[in-house]
Amino acid sequence: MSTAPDLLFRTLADPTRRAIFERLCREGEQTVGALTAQSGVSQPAVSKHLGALKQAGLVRDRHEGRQTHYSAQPGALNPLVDWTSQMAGFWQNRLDALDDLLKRMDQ
Amino acid sequence: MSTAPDLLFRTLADPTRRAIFERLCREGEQTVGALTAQSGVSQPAVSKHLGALKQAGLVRDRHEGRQTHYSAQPGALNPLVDWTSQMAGFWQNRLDALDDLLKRMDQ
DNA sequence: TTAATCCATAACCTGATAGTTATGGATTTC
DNA sequence: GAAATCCATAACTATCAGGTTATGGATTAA
Repeated sequence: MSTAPDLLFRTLADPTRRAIFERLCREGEQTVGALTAQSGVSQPAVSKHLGALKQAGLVRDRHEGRQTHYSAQPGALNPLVDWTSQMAGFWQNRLDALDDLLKRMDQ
Repeated sequence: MSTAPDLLFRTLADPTRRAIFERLCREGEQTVGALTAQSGVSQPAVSKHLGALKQAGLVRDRHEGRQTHYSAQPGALNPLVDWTSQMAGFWQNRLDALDDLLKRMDQ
């Protein structure tokens, strides 16, 4: 089940891809052309990144005539949030255990 | 300053490296040998991963005789938490804006 | 002192991937 | 219908990163 964060981390690791996702989060739905215009890479590169983002469930696409609109998919980041809080939780648990141990030694 | 999540995402994108970090979070401080024993890769590979994790601020090392103990560094995940909540925040803002717009149209 | 253990670094190999150009299908515009 | 626009896919290239083996320095054990 820990396979969910894996795809998310891999997908968001690339800077230009993450920049595209960030822009969709900030400004909402965008066409491929609009995203390409300020991405610094070619249109096919953007299309590939969008494909990767879509496969990771981070974006949705909507076809309208000859253009495709992409939008960030809310909730797709949830496994990431879960993972981080889980890691923080483990750390907290060990702190608590240490605390207990010290208390027992103190008596 | 948005360079902080970049290193974190890149560092955590690799599965075996993330597994090492997870184990340090779950079980606390470990020697390189212990980490190697269940990593499925060679000791030099583990050392390199630990170096990457250290450079990202995700782990600390402590030398004791001829062995090195590594431990997860709490708080190193904070930029990740910030980034995700920021993305979620953007999305929420746009929802609010849409809500406002609909309310204004309704009148 | 010698031998063995632990770890880090170097050197090298290989596969994955992000980038490119070329192309074509679908749609709109003239 | 013809031309132009938008986007996706194919094919190729080059870079990078994760893996390996080899090695050596530092420390502990015999």
